[in-house]
Amino acid sequence: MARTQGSFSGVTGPRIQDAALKLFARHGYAAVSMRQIAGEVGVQAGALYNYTPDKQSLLFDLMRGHMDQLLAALEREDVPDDPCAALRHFVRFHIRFHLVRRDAVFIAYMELRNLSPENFDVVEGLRRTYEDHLEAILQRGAAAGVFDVPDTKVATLAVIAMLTEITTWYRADGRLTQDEVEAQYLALVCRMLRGAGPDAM
Amino acid sequence: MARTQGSFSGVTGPRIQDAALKLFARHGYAAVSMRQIAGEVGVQAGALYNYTPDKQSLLFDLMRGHMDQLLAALEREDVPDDPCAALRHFVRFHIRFHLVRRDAVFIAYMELRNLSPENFDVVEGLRRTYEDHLEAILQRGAAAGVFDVPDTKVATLAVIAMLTEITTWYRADGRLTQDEVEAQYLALVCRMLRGAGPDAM
DNA sequence: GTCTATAATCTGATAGAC
DNA sequence: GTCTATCAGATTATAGAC
Repeated sequence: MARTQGSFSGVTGPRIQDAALKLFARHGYAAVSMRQIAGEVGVQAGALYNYTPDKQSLLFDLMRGHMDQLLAALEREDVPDDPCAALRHFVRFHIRFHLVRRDAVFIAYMELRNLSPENFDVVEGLRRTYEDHLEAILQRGAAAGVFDVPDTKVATLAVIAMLTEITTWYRADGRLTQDEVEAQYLALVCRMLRGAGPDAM
Repeated sequence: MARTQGSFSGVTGPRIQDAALKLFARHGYAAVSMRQIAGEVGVQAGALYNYTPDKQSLLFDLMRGHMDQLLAALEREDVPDDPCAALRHFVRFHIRFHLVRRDAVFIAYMELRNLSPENFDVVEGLRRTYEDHLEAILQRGAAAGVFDVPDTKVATLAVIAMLTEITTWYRADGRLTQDEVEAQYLALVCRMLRGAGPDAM
């Protein structure tokens, strides 16, 4: 049940969002003109302004929509009580969610500086909420003694960075299947964080 | 002995490069005009063209210069024979080199899509050469049995991603000193790659 | 809701004076 | 080597016809 974003109901609205997503990801927000977006949709430039007040809102709606979807999907997941299981669950969730939304992921990381200050704060807050979810898992594991992480914030950022970077090189027709990629990163992350005690993971 | 890049000898040339580096990193290549760069330097826009044939060359020279410096610095390092020591050496080198060149690092990762195809191939080749250096260390360690990495290419990308991401959040006046950050990532990386055998690292 | 036309401004790059 | 002036075209956004 995908909720429509902002005022983009109807048919043309979503097509404008799709076109902007594709073009912003490929060429960058600043390098894409409203005429290009209109051309991709098949309308004239003026028609876009029936759906967005300006170009900035187009970018912001894309980024906020992406983060909203991410957090909504995360909340729908059942997080295991066991910290190790929760970590493995998160790794799989993160890879699967991001690999099918590569354009949006790219924009969410590359176009932050093109957001107005107020819009930046909103997106940054949502990103922070997502990071906090992983950090909470690491804290629970550290408290239970199954993870050995001197700084959970650093470990959180390290894990998310290495997982998100997959979206920049993974190809469905490449050397590795998605299952293989998941298995490898699962092993790397678990080994990176596991405690020195009995091998729980 | 910093070698001057391209035709940027003299005084104004380097100032143009510095201004472009700063502005491209802050606002993005496509969002910065030649007039803005000229204004930052304190000359008129036309004067820039005594130093660069066009805006694209300005970007390319920055990126190639950054990668050239990176590879030159890497070659000056003495790489230990022991794979574990070599890995630790690389982690420290990577963090130290990148943390003092945050603008250039940002540009090198964010503006690849704004390079012409030929220029992209050049920069991509240099980046690949750098990755190969780390991968060679991992392969040596895997062959010696001290590292447990099923896929050295994946592990290489994972390590570089988590290390480079430090540049996006580290602040000199922040919670952690650079030495602390180095120590933490050293521990994370070593643990992520170490073999199941006797704890060599 | 889409079109055409246009306002007002900015763009990269060049020519020629000094 | 820097300036001023300028070219030719693109930019976002708006106004009003249909």
